[in-house]
Amino acid sequence: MASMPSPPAAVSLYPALAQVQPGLAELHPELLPASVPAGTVLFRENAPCQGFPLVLDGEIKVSRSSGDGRTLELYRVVPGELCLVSSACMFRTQPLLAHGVATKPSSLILIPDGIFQRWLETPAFRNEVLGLFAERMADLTSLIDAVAFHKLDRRLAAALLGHGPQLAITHQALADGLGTVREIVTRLLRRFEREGWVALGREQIQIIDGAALRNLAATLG
Amino acid sequence: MASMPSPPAAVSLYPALAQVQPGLAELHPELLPASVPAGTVLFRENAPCQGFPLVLDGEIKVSRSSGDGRTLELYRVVPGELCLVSSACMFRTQPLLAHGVATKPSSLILIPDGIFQRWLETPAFRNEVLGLFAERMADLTSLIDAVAFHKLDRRLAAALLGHGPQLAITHQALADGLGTVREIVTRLLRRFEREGWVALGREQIQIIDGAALRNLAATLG
DNA sequence: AGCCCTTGGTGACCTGGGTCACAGACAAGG
DNA sequence: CCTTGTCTGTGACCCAGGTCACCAAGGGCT
Repeated sequence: MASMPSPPAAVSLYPALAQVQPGLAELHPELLPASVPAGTVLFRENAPCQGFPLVLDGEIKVSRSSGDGRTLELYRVVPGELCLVSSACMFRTQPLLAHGVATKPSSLILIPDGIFQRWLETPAFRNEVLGLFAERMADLTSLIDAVAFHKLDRRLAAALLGHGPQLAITHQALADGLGTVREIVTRLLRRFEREGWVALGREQIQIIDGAALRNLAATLG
Repeated sequence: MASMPSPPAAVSLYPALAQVQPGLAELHPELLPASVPAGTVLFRENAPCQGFPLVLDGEIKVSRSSGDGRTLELYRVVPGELCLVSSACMFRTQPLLAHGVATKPSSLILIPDGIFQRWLETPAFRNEVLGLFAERMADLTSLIDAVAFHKLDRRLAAALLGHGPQLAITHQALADGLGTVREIVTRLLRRFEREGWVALGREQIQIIDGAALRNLAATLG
């Protein structure tokens, strides 16, 4: 309960907040940043929602799950961003359509609707928010593209890249990100290994031939 | 070129426009509503974009296409709505990620960025826009869900519903909406026919047992 | 040590759906 | 009438990926 990343930190992450009325400092007492451990479920499908989560620190993974065990990651919310899944149920009255989990210890503020509306008076904040919406739409659109048109090996290759040459992750977690099951990920990874593109270990994937992976990830068709 | 649905019509469709400054009437000369015939391609992937299309009349189908022949419909924009795909390339400078075709004779206004920004000063307009964003995100999310987790028969059943008991559409068009190919649609439709759920004719699908279709479309799992 | 739990690896098998290559049906127009 | 193009129906075939049922390897535990 000792004060965590406090409003000033939020402002530095999210410059538009500096200009906003009422300022973060003024409403501090009502809006304590909440700190949650990694793995906390912040919201789930069909839950009512109370406001717009503003992420100060950590990371929120937003994903969607099928009836049976599979899940598919939609995108991640990083510090300085608002989580917009809630918006559909704030602006329209729709149920939430995804669930959010903190992947790291995180802290965030839940901005109530009223305050949010007033903040929107500030052009800078408005642009931030609209820009974020636009970015999310782009993310979702390329995800749709990937899921509808790309084979899994491509998507897996893409998922491996951009995390450095060494990643510590379980096959199950990769499967969850891709919307498939563990066995398939294992299968594909072994194929990659046989090609000499990666080296596998327990919860360890070494990227050996990044170029080949990038190449596969980018194959058009 | 004779004046089509004019600004007053736009206002009645989109009440927030009545309050907006500068009003539609004032900038009329610069912003003639453009009338386009059905089938017009309004924008395509990776094209630069010039503003926010506001649909006055008709319907715009926004879809994404794979490298080869397949396409997948993302959503449709109906009168009174803004087309937001452009937003990603207005707010962030990203390429367009979908293409838009008028499915009917349509008329629309292209709102330039500057005007749009000023209109956002009006809370009613702002809410309209944010609500629309939220709705589109919800649409895209359920599309992702469908594509990733649902079998095609379910999705086809869903696609057939909600257009009255009789629909005039080609199998190819259905396939395009679903991101698959003609043969598969034909196959599934015949299956539906054998079940006695629909009756088929050239460019005609009669829905006979809507309940069964709804049932299939809703099967969880 | 023995135990149990998580992670990884694999083979047998099935199925949805995409590909190819047609052939018949109907419509429109010369 | 015949021609041409669009739409539909279908069978043969293939393959990615999901399901099931295991087993083996590690890595804590007590």
